[in-house]
Parts: sequence; C-alpha cells; structure tokens
Amino acid sequence: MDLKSSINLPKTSFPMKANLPQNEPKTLARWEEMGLYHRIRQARKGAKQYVLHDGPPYANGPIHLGHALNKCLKDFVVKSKNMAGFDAPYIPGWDCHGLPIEIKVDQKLGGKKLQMQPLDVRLECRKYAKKFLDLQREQFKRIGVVGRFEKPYSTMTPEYESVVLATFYNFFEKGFVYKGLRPVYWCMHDRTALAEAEVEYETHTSPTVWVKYKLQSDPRTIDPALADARIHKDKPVFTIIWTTTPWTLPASLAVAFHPDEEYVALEATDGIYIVAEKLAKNVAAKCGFPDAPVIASFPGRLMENTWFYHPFLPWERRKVLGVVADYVTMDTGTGVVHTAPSHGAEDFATGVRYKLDPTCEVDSAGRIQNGLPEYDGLLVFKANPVIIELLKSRGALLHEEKVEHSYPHCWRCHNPVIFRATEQWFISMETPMGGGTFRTRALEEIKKVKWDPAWGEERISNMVDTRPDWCISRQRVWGVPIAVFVCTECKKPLNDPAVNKKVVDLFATKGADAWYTREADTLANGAKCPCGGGSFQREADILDVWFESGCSYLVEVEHEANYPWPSDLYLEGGDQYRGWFMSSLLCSIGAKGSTPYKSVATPGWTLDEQGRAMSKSRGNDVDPADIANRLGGEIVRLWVASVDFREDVVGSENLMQRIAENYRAVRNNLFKNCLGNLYDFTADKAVPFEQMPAIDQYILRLTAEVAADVARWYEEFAFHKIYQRVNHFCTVELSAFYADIVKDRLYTYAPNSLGRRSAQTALWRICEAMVRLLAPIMSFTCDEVWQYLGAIQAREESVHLAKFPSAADVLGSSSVSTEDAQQLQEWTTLRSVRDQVLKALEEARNQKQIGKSLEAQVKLIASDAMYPVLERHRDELRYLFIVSQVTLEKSPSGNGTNPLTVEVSKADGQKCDRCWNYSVHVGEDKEYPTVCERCSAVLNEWSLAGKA
RNA sequence: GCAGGAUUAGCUCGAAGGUCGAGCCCGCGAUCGAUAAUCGCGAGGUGUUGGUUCGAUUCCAACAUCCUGCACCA
Repeated sequence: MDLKSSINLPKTSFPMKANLPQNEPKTLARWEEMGLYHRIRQARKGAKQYVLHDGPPYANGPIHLGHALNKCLKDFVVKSKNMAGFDAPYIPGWDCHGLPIEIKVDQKLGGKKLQMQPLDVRLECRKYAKKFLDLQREQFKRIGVVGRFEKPYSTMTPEYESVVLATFYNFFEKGFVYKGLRPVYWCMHDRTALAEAEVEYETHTSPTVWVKYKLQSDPRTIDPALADARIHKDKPVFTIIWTTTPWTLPASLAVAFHPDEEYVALEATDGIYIVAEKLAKNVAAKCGFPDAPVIASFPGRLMENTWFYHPFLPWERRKVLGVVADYVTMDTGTGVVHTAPSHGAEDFATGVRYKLDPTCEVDSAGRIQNGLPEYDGLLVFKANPVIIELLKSRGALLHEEKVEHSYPHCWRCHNPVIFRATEQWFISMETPMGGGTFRTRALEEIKKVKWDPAWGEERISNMVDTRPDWCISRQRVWGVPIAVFVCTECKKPLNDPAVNKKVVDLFATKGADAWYTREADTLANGAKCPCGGGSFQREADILDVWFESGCSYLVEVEHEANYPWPSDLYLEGGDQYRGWFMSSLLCSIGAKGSTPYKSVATPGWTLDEQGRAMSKSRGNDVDPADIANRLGGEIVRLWVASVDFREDVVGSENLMQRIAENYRAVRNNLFKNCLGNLYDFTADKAVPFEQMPAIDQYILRLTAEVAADVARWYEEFAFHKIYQRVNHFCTVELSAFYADIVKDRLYTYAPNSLGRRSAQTALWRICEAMVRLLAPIMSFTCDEVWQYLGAIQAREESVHLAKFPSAADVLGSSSVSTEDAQQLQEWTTLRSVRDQVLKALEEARNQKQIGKSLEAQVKLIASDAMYPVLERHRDELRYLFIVSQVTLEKSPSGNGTNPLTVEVSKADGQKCDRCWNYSVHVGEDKEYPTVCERCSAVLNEWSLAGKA
C-alpha cells in the first residue's frame, strides 16, 4: 500500500501566489456587477447611521500617496462600521472649481483667454475638472475603495452651486458680509489681481533710497538729550527710512519702529538722525556721517505716536505717524520702515491698527493719481526716478543705490507686479451672534467636537481666535459667482431676499453658468435700491473655493434622504485645519448655527525614507497607481494599515516591497493553510468546543481575544495595531505554534477522527473570524477567501456584506466562557517550556545529534512548581514539542535554583514511514511492517471502513 | 518669526517611573508532506545636554534635526 496516499495532505486551489495586479480588477468587476455598495446599503437599512463625510480632493491631477492614505483610511472606517452593524454610507466628493484649474486652462488657452467670454472659459475649466475627476475616481476604485462612485458629489453641479449660493445669501442677508479694501498682488499690464500661486519671483533691479523724515513732535517726549542738542545747537531731528519702491512714498503714512529694539540718535553736522542701533554704523556710513557721535539711546516704542513731516508732501496734506511693529527687522535697511497701507500686507495691517487711510491712489493701470505735478499720472516704475529727483531737490535724499533682488512678477506676462489695495468681499468674524460673535460661537462649537489627535482642538482654536475676517471674493471666472446686483447709482449691493431666492432657483436648474447669461439680468427687474435707483449691474467676483467646499455637508444634508446633522466624522490632513475644517465649521455655523462634524481625525503627511515631504517635483514620490499595478492595490491598503497615520508617515518602494512580503505571510500562514486543511470539511462536521483537545480550545480563545482587540481597534481607528497584532497572530501563534503542532493530527489521523475534525474546526473558525476581521483592510484577499469558504457553509455573496464575528462565533457556542484564566496561565507556562525545548533541540542540531526534531526525544526535569502543569499535559507534550518521545521527572527537592532542565537525545525505536515519528513499536503490525502503533491503528480502521 | 507635531533595533510599530518588547529585514541552521512555502536559533535600539528621582527611554527644561500650516522679505 502506498502510505503517502493515506496521509491527509492539504489540498486547495487557493493559490499561494496572489497575482494581485491581474486578479484585483476581476474582483472589482464582480463588485460592480453585483452593485456591492448598494447591496451593503440594503443590508444595513434601518440600522444606526454612521456618516463619514468625504472631504473633496482637488480634481487637477492623478492621485498621489497622500490621497491613497486618505481614501484608504476612510474606506477602513466605513467598511468596519458597516461590518460592526452600522448603516455607514460613503459618498465621495470632488472639489472642481478654483484657481489651479483656471491657471492650467489659461496656460492651454494662452492669449486667447482674454478674448473669450466667461462662459466659454468656464466650459474649458469644466472639461478639465471632469477629466481628472474621472481619472481619480478610477484610481480610488482601483485601490479597493467602495462607495457611491457613480453618483459622487462635485462642487460644479447645479445642486451643489445653488446650495453654495444660498449659504452665501444666508450670510449676506443676516449682515455678516461687507465690502472693504485689502492689498493684493496686482498686475498692471493685465490689469488683474493675482493670487499667490500666480506670482513668480524673478530677479529685478530696483533703485533703493535712504530718505530722511523730519520730526515734527517735541523731541523731549522721546529723550531729553535730543532736545538739548536741538536747543543748544539748533539742529533738527530726523529719522531715516530705506525703501526699494520710491513710488510708494506718496502713499507714505507712517514710519514703523520695532518696539523692543534699541534705537540711537546720531549727531551729524546738519541734524540728528534716529536709526536702529544695530544698523547705525552701516547707515551712517552710507549717509555720509560715519563718525557722528551717539547722543541718545532708547527703545523704539518711545517713537510711537510721534509725528513726522512727509519728505515732499506739505504738512497740511500729509502727516506721517510714528508707529511700532514687530515685523521690523534689524538685518537690512535702517530699522525704520516707511509704511504705505495701500501697498503692502503688513503695512495694511499696521494701517488698520492705527486707523490710517488705506485708499489706493494707484489705478488699475499702475498710474499714480492725485499726486504732485511732478509725478501725477505716471506709471509707478516711471515715477521712481522722478520721485528720486524730487527727494534730491527737497534735500530729503541721503543715499541712493541700485539693488538686484528677487521680486514678484506676473506668471503670464512676466512684468513686475505691485501691491495694491482693492475692494473685496468679507465675512466679518465679529458679527454679533448668539450672545457673542461669529468668532466666539465658532470657538464654542470647536469644544463640542472630538479632535483626534487631541492637539487639533488647540490648533484650530488658535487659528479661529486669531484669523482675520474671511475674504470671500476672488477676481476670477471658474467658481460660484457672488451673485449680487450692484446699484448703478449708488454702487451699493442690492440685498433683496426675493431676488436672491430667484437666483438660487435659477442656479438649481441651470447651474452657476446662468449668472453669465442675459437671463440673470432679468432677475433684478422691478427691484428697488434703498437709494431709489432701479438699475443694476451683476457683480463679477466669484467666491473663495474654501467657501464652496465648506458647504459640502450642507449640500449632502439638503440632497440625501435622512442624513443626520452633524455628521460623525471628517478625516483629512493637517493642512485642512486652516482649510476645510475651518471653512466647513464657519459655513455650517452661519447656515445652521452649529458644527457639521462630531469628530475630526487627522492623518500626518507622507514623507520619503529620509523624512522629507513627498512631492512630484522632488521626484521622491511613490505613485499609488503604479504600486497597485505592479504589487496590487491590496499592498497600498496594507501599507496604509501598517503605519500610525496620526504621525507623519513614510512611504517608499522599499517599504512597499516589505509590505508585500508581509502580505504573503498572512496569505499563506493564515488563509492558505486553513483552506488547504479544510478540503474535506463542512460545517456539520464541526466539533463542539467542550470535546476539543486543550490546545484547540486555547487557540480559539486566543482568536476570540484577537477578534475583540481588532474590533476595538477599528473603533479607535488604530489600524496599525490591527496590522501588528494580526501579523503576530498569523506568524507566531498560528503558523509557528498551532499549525506546526497540529499538522501531525491533520495529516496522519483518520480523516473523520475527533482529533482531526477538531483541528479542522479550529482552523475553520479561525479562518471565518479572520476573513471578516481583515475584510475592511484586505478587501480583495478576504473577498477571494470568502468564495472558497462557500464550500463549507452557505453565506452572503461578499464578505463586505457580513458582520464582524462575536466571541460566540469564534468559540462555536455562546455558552463557552470567553476567558479561562487557568487555561491561559497553563499555556503560557507550556509555551515557555516549549521555547526552552526548542532551544535545546537547536543545540543538539548544531552538534549534529539530530536533524529534524522528530529524531529526538526529550527529558524534562521540572521543579515542584512547574511539575503539576506538565504532568497534566504529559501525553500532549511530544506533540507540543514535535519530538518522538518525552519523559517527565520531578527535580530532586531542595534544589530550587532551576525550575526546568531539558535533556535531548536520539529518539528510541525506529522511524515510522508514515508519520515520521520514532517508535519502538515500528514493525509490530504484520500488515504494515514499516509503521508505528498509531499509524497501524489508523490504517486498520481505514481498511475496516473500506470493507464496510 | 508664530502655531502645531515628531525623534525608541536597519524598517514599521507597541509598552511603560523598575533588566524594554513584537513582526519584518539580516546572519546561521533544519526541512523538502503548507514547497516561489514552512520551522528553529542568533544578532541588533531609547536624538543631544541638563534637572527631579533610590532608579528616567518614560516626568520637567533647554538644544538639535525633521514635518505641517501661517506670516514675512520694506
């Protein structure tokens, strides 16, 4: 008889090699065909809801690893919630409007754009956004993300745009909105405001001048020494400013000093000059009084609220105020900064603090208006030399140089740009609201949210607390227009709810494009401006895209049946504290009075192996689509699960390879091993827990513990703990321990024996538990395993329709206690004994005493404490150690130093040809002369069964 | 500059005021009945400098390096 054919070797068509890149698309097709997402919705209908609201990625390129991290995490959350029994929908979204796309389209269109109608430009932008929405959608699906992809939300649809506009009107009608000045980058050539992203820094040669401003105030208020010098020697007091933009001097309204830096007064022949101490030497040298002595020294704050004469404008027309500002630096210039509120962001802020007039006297073409005859009407750069001459003629110019520095230029026409204060729309953070202000309400709402990690609360609170009013207007085309009519008489915006309602309705049917058609004009027909005017113009500005995306959950609640308010979770990168988390909070408080999210989770940034931020331009990026194509989408998912996403995460080719190795361990040690040994098993053959050998009970209790941990970790979003624990379970507990030991029973026992069926039952229950527990992460593989498990017991069509296992599922009965402290204690001891035995076997192996462990026998000499446990499991020990014989002895009492001694020697008897154990009984059975007593029993039973 | 975060084995992680630990990687070996698998053994670590403490990788302070967001370059 062929002994080998009497062995129950594992058998399965579940391939060791996953071939993920080839097989995953087939799985995706199957999910698509069965309508998996909607089947899950159906299956959970009526259950408690859990809504993760998707933050919309920007549709302007293929996905990067950060996107993959983000979407996989969300997929883990959504799938695990569904499997925990919640009704957890997932509607992905895209952010489609905004500057980056408009810039790309601009580049494509070139000069043509300036001749095109807004509607045509918008159509081009729409096509561009759609292209990348479609691409990203396919890429997200490819890495196994399941959601309502056929009907996502997108910020460029009529239903979305109309809610955005309605939300804006809500702010507008309640008095949150005002128009005001703000400095922006301005291209004189193209006559347009530029965004930061449209500014390129190029080298530019500028004149640079040192200009003196004469003090008008009484110098004694600053320092008596100044007064003494002045009175005794009749010298005027000056300060000196330094600038590279002489054309801004007509707008000079203040000179700024650093409050805490030390300033000195230098006595030159023609006057006394106040400059920063740290720069005094340099300034004095340049300005022609290198040896002027210091006659006074004082902190800059004493200069606050002093007055100076303007270098060329008369006192009646211009008074220059001394101010203090923290941004004044001591590395270049004079330590005194000329301040023109209409021509710089910091200057503007200073202007606000000191109530300086920010009116801009430079028009959209870059010409100075309302100036002195010398420079009136000149383009700013043309005005530079003229103003320098003017300074000279007034005796205000101390020094002049040319300087090469990097200066902002227009990305399109490459002309230098200027800063210019322009009219913009704002939402005031100080709008009165609910007993406080918009800002204080926002701060209160922040406290109601669970921030994860916890520092998020402090971070966003700081930002909301200090942020300026929200500038919501952009001089752009690709977005939702600020659809307001402006009175042609008084230039004031019309705020008529009836008209507003009509515009929203129009947007709801025809989209925001309708604003750019004649039809829009008719909406204001019959309306009256409070000034009496009845003719209106359409406002051309569009809304900040953050305002749009901030409305996303308002849109969902408006359009999805029974969506809860607020949502359960927002999950986005740390850059969204200032972005989407904030804009969503503000829009929702404005519209509904409360936060749109119960909790917010924040993954870290994706870095390369050197810890540098990943970026395409740097070339250190890992492309998730490429990994999916070469290694499998499952590997991307597993990588996401492996890292602690709350910190910055590292991604690299190397790491992905590592993950792929780990994947194989789970696939083989867990799934293939289980399936291979279950080929002749069905659910009705399962052995009840009470009848199982101790080790089978032990491994099932261990599995139940893992199941409980994993379920808890899903709730905590601690996916990396799941990854680590499952890995450990598969390799150490299951493969190296249980599976290795139980092989003997599975292979050599009679197929239907209790021992074999029990081991199969254990493997089956482990497999059933793990396939469910891992499904949210290893979505492809678990679904694949699921198909194989169908042969054992009927089940749902996809694992993603199933629920997580309970302890009773794992143990096979609800009457079995989950924990057995004594059993656990015993097995901890047994495993540590096993470790010592394995060590001893290795030594014997190194000394060439044995090869495989079955060639050995082991003698254990145990202390009084250890002995009873070993005694109780005496008959199992040889299987536990995978040796042929074990003898157990008590160590002589009194010798308490060594709890256990292990002695290894060659096994007695001969090797059984069938089970490879050594036995002194080999040859006793005449029928099967090369076989041990265990195998002969099996074989006899077998032939008996054969006869019957 | 402001705000927030990080630093533990080659990599990814976990724990904790009391000899840190896991998996992977690596080295050596076993096996060839889970075989492009499986098993065993081994090697290897708390950023720097101070402080609190009997004891600090953990608590505190400073420094360094890195990451994110914001501001700024007159």
